[in-house]
Amino acid sequence: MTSAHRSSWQDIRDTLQGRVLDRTYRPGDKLPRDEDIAEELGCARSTVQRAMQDLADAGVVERKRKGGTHVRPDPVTRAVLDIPITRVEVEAKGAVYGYQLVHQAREMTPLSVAASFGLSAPEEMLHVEALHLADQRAYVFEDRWVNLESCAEIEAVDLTRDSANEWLVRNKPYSRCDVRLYAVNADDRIAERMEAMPGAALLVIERTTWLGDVPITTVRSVTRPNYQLLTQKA
Amino acid sequence: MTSAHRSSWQDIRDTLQGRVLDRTYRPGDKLPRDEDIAEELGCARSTVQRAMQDLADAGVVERKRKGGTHVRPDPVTRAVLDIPITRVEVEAKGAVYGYQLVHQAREMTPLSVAASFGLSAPEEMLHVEALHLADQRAYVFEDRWVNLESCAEIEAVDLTRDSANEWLVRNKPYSRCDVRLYAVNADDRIAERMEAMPGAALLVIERTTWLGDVPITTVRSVTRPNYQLLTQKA
DNA sequence: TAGTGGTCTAGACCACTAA
DNA sequence: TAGTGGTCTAGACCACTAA
Repeated sequence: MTSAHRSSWQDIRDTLQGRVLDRTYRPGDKLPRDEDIAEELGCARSTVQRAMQDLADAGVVERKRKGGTHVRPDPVTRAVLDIPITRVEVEAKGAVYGYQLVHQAREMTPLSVAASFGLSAPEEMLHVEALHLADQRAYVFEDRWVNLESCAEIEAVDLTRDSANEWLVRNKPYSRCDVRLYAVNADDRIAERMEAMPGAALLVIERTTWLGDVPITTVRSVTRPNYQLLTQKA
Repeated sequence: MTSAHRSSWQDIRDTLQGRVLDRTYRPGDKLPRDEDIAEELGCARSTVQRAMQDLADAGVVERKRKGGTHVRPDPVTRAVLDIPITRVEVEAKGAVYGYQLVHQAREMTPLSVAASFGLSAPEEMLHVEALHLADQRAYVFEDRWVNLESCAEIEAVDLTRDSANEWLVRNKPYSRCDVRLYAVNADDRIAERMEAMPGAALLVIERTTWLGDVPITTVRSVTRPNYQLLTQKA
């Protein structure tokens, strides 16, 4: 008790989560109705609802109309990753950001790229390869395809100065983004660019974005050796 | 217009997000006050508040008291990963789950493990290595350390039958979980276990959990070749 | 079909912070 | 210190779904 405030929804959430943690409510157990909890804890039902919504979002409980609220029997670890613009990420580490355009051309998409967009046939798109640097050293190698039907304006942009990453983020908001994470062995070309040993294990972050049903861009970001992706908090 | 319902907070959110997408509100722009938006769109202020909360959670806008609501100038890609129990993950793919205990012993933690927990000195913990299988083939190799001060009961569990993963999830809820993702080259030992080529690039998922300030477990899950981690949706 | 969660409203008061 | 977002309340009605 730090004060005489009314209970906030966060107090209610903490109380309920505490009961899950100390096993008053066990995995699979049914919790009382929101209304009963509200009465017990002396707050409005909508305050309990707000707290429960948060616990449900966090994967702690599951709620169903008429079925009630249950402690999740198979808890999942829910990790939230924030992937910023590469420049911002580098600067946040206190390093000097650098950028080099490696390749830019209209090309037919390989099948893998068409597949990321859910297209059945290859299409001509803008293919851009670029290297992001932190303190003069390779940080991320970006292999990107941009849909010219939705982003025709990008052909007028000088990509030797501004990265496609930056331009797209500022000019092409998206409504959907799929992310895919995996590991690859550096081939000779990547190894040279990334100052890595050939065969080194590198983390790849692949992102594909759409506005509505219209593809915008897909990008394969190969990170430097020993790169790690961290989550915020639970 | 599909019906004559009152506007829901999701309608309001979609309307506002639409204005961000079509650049009525541009990156950095200030939006009207909640109250004015409520009046314009014909709903209660709390409905706008609910919609705005969702947009702020999604990283679309930033809100500050007195400062108002602004479209985020540096949008981040926010990815949500659900990491289930390995058995559940394998079964969800329609494969048959299998499990083998490889090693179990009390040992002093290496420095890297002590560091994960924020400990300054090594401590004796339970070290468990196990292999998870999907359709008889290696799926995830799990290298785990369990804090015996918080999880003494685990020494009474027959880990040749039930995986530590499963037992902990069901018996040791946590309040904090750090996740770390990176790539490694398979060493000879891992390569043999994972049926991979030595040097193959493998994705590693490292998780460390606490209850309050008390460490529970840290686990390094080395995934099989070509494993991919996907997000839900944006 | 009855019970439970989901949402909306109007009004009040509070908490933070830009000016 | 005034303006804006954050939250609570009480009551109403709705939407889903287990029984």
